[in-house]
Amino acid sequence: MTRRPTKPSLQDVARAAHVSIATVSRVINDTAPVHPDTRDRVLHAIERLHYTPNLHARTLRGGDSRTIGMIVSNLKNPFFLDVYESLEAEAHHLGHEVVVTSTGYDPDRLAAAVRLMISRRVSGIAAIVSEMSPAVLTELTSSGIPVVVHDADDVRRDLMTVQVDYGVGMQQIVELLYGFGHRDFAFVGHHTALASLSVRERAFTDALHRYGRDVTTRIVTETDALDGGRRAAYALLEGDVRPTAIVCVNDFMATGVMRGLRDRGVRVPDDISVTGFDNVTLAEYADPPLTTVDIPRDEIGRLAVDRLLHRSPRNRAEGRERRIIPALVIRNSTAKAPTRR
Amino acid sequence: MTRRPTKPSLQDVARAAHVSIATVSRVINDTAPVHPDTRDRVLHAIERLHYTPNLHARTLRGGDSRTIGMIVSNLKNPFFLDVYESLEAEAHHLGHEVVVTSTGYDPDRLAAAVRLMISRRVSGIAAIVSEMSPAVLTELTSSGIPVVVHDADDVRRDLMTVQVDYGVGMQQIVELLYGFGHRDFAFVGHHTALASLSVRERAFTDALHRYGRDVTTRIVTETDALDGGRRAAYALLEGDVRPTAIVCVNDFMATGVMRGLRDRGVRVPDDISVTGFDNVTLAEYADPPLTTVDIPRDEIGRLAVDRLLHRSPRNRAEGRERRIIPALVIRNSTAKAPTRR
DNA sequence: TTGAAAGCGATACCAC
DNA sequence: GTGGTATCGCTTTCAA
Repeated sequence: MTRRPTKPSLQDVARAAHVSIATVSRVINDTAPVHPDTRDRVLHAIERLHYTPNLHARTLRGGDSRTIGMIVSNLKNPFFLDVYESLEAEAHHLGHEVVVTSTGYDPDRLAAAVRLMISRRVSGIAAIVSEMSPAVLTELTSSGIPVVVHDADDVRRDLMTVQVDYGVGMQQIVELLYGFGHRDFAFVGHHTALASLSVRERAFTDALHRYGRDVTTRIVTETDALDGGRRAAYALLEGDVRPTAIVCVNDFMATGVMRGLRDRGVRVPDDISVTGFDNVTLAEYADPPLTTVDIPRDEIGRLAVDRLLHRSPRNRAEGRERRIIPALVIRNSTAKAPTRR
Repeated sequence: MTRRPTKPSLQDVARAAHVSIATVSRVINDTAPVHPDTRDRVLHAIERLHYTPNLHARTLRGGDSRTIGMIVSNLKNPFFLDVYESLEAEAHHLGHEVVVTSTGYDPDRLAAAVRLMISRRVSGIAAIVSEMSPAVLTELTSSGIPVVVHDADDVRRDLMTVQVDYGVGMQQIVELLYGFGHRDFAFVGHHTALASLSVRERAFTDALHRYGRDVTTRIVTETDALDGGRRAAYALLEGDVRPTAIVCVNDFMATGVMRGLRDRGVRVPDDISVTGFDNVTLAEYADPPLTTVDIPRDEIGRLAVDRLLHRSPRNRAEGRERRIIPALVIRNSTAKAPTRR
């Protein structure tokens, strides 16, 4: 009774209820009037047989899987998880399912993920990744499936995007730090298999260059993880010029950085100021609470789904690109620079 | 050129390569010898048309989706994410994909997730949830799909499980704390929509009852999140009997608890000791680093997949249940109890 | 080595 | 209101 080799199909239900499969289908989808008695018989048969519709058959027939594929770089980073949750909520709201995949910043895994999504005939693909390569981008756009990207280096004309103005965010951070008297900076970024600079890193260097030549910068890249941040901190403390301000690519790594500094007896923010990016919940729970830039993750997820499913920007002028302006959140991980030795 | 209404099928490729669809299928799956020239023509056609196989058709035909469905309670809790990653790694290793869903401890969402997995005709379901209800359990087992559960309250005979001996883990924590002189305990658990006690909570009370009547306990439940832990801490500090030791259901909430205590000027571990459970990375990065019990998440994921896919315990005696013994990890969030007032 | 055709499960159109 | 059937894209005999 427990082990049935194959699951019951419409055919089985039809036989059990002494009706045609067409009628069963009508009952299930409520797509046409069915006699109450017939309807009851069918419902009972469904119950009795534990019938569950085969989604593959349905999709094959209908052509639409009512599923959205989401590809992110690193699910362990709370940022992506938050975007995922908002995206899923919005998708469910519109009667769609979501399938996620994490690539670990690996372009090969990204390519595989894209192909899998296409094979699944998803109704749309949201690529929230930073390791996007031109080749994969081409594969995506030529798939005929609606695609929306976030964080992509190479933003092309034929692409829908949900972009965050990282320039403004970094600008605010640098201003705050510079205003506090910091002149020796460091940036902690994360590895990407691609040679190109990450969007956030470029935003940082651009912002810094806007200030005079009296600043120093050092850039360290590590894995996007707590221990990556910790190692980055170790590395920075070993350099000749010790930074007084460490700007991190995101809150996740910043949390690791602060731990690394604590390990070495460095006080935050008294000795060194640290900033994050994203304003994930973790940032508030770090010790000290992290100064960061708030990125509205829920808006990213929501907008992505809307672009994918509606495809009908009510406002033509709004276009295919949607830009989000982030806001600075000042907490206790930043302070005036210690007097220079 | 970008918008093609329907994706190319085997039929299209066949036409383009001037062969039959059977031949194309053979080329794709390397299932029978094909003349090199023919093979080349087909390959070129595939390339030219951007052909991507339709997974739904394939599954419909073959009956097996080569996908494992994983259902967890709360993806935001790093514990589940770690299990997911190990499960996915093992599944990929065996040529399967993984689809996850998070239920947020909601039995309704669990039921919906189960039905969706069944509709997807997954090759196996791993239910790493604590809100399992008898009804859903029945739906699962009668689906004919291999199922493995973890953390289930109601463990039934006809179920494969990957169980962790939470009793031993909690026992070790209580021993440590009691040995430190703590007599006033508190337990911070998380909400579950079901009335039944969670496995970990019961393990805690059992362990505590093994000691004399000279202990007090108080139990608080909150949402499984950082801010849930924080609120729990607030609540505990407002009680008549202030605990000197707070045992948390997991590291995630413990991290929030410590933040809550800090907010109120309570020092950990000098004033109050705090313990977690799981030994997720976050526990080590908390301040102070958290005393906890190590649960081998990667083993849980790996074992789950093995049970699901192999279904052939090489050792019959090993049976359908696999028990994991956890180990205590002592860090700095625990210390001797302050002298009693 | 290749092709024709059956059939997986569901939907929808066309008769009755 | 109900039944018959073509069809979606693919794998797999069975013939040639």
